[in-house]
Amino acid sequence: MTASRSTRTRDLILDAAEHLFAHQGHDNTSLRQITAAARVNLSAVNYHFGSKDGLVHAVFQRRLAALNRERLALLDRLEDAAHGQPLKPSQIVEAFFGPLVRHAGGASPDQKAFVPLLERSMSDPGGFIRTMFIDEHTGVIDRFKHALLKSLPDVPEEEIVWRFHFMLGATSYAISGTEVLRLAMNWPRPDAGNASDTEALLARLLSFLLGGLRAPLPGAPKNSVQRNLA
Amino acid sequence: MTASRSTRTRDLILDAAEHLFAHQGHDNTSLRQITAAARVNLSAVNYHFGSKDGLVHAVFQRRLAALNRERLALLDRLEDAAHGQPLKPSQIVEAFFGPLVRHAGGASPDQKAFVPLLERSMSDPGGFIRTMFIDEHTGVIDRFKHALLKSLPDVPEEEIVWRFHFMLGATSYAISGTEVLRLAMNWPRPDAGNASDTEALLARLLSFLLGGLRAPLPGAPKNSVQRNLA
DNA sequence: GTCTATATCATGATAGAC
DNA sequence: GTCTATCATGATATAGAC
Repeated sequence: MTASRSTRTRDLILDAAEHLFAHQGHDNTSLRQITAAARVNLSAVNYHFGSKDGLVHAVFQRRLAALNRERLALLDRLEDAAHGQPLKPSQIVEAFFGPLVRHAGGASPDQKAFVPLLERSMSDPGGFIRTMFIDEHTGVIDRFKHALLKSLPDVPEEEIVWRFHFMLGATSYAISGTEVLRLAMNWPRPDAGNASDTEALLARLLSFLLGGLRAPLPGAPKNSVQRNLA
Repeated sequence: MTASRSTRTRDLILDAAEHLFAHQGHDNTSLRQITAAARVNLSAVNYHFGSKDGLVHAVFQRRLAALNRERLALLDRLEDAAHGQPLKPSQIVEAFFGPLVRHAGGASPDQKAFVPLLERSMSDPGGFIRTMFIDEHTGVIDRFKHALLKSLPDVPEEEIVWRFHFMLGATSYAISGTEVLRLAMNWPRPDAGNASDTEALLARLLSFLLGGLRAPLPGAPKNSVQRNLA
């Protein structure tokens, strides 16, 4: 079983790397740490992934692909059920951000720590991760953007795109920043990591996102309000 | 003039470091690069700042302190003019996020690149920067939080805090993500770095933030809307 | 205060036996 | 496919002359 032996080593490396990356960031993690944790030989990384960058790429892509598959499946189901009618903004927003927030609120500490890392690495300047991140998202974002356009015919496309971007930012902070938030605001520490916290956070976040998405347009008169309440 | 010579070297290092950090991130920048750019000796860094971490700390703190001084000055002026009356949410939000966005939209490429770095470094896991960032912000955030509480008496404190956090995230992406946004959305590239772009971005962002800030509370009935329109 | 020179260490990658 | 051994590089930090 040479093949299965090989695959096993590959996966051991992948899992160990993901764990360490989540807690230290990928560029503070050495190949030596990874191979020690995976209990494989140092050279195995170069054999299976070509280079450290190759490994990083593989680790990130594995997660991103799974996440985006889930988002698209949700959107497909919603659109099937709607029979060509526009979806509600809240449905679209939840289908996109729900999987992400739930993933980040997941049970294992690794899972919780990984999404913040993803977000951070995406904004790495000049890195290959940025490119991969965009490649992996571009089709998905396009589908969701069009769903939003259909759902909010009064909001011009340019504005939708910007607000999508702002929503990404708010969500990123919602996920990765709860620790910082507690410190900066002098908060008591609630039970961390339980599912109802995650759902409460998601509810908070979604109502904020929808409020922003449907806000009066920048140049608009003071009290005008968007149609299509969620 | 021993003292002035010394101060000059210190500042040369500080400026060169800031420039390099902005474009490469602080942990992809070596002391050798910094001292070469500043045309000072390698050891000068350790003499003036004790260590590389000391230098990083000094670089970040210099900017953060200036930014927060500006924010507090704006808030002071608004509150003086209001004679004890609550401010409008839009005034508060603009006083907090305006200086940040305008700084990031500043003329020099260094200035433009630095705010994103700040945001990214803040979320560095386990780093001393996180701590410094929090220390530097805690008083400021407290003042703004209380202004918002007075301004939006219908929104419970807990919700204000979360929404403040979401606003930070949206703003962070607004600032640092315009490049990514264009790529992911297949956008034409507008004139970069001109002031009217910055003001347009700020207007977009502020209307999104205010929409989110005043959104119906998570558990609220479908069509309830917050009072206190901006 | 500033310099040269160097100590010390950890990293990513590879060569070559098995 | 996996191992050992090793290379080349670049990092921070320091010792000691001026």
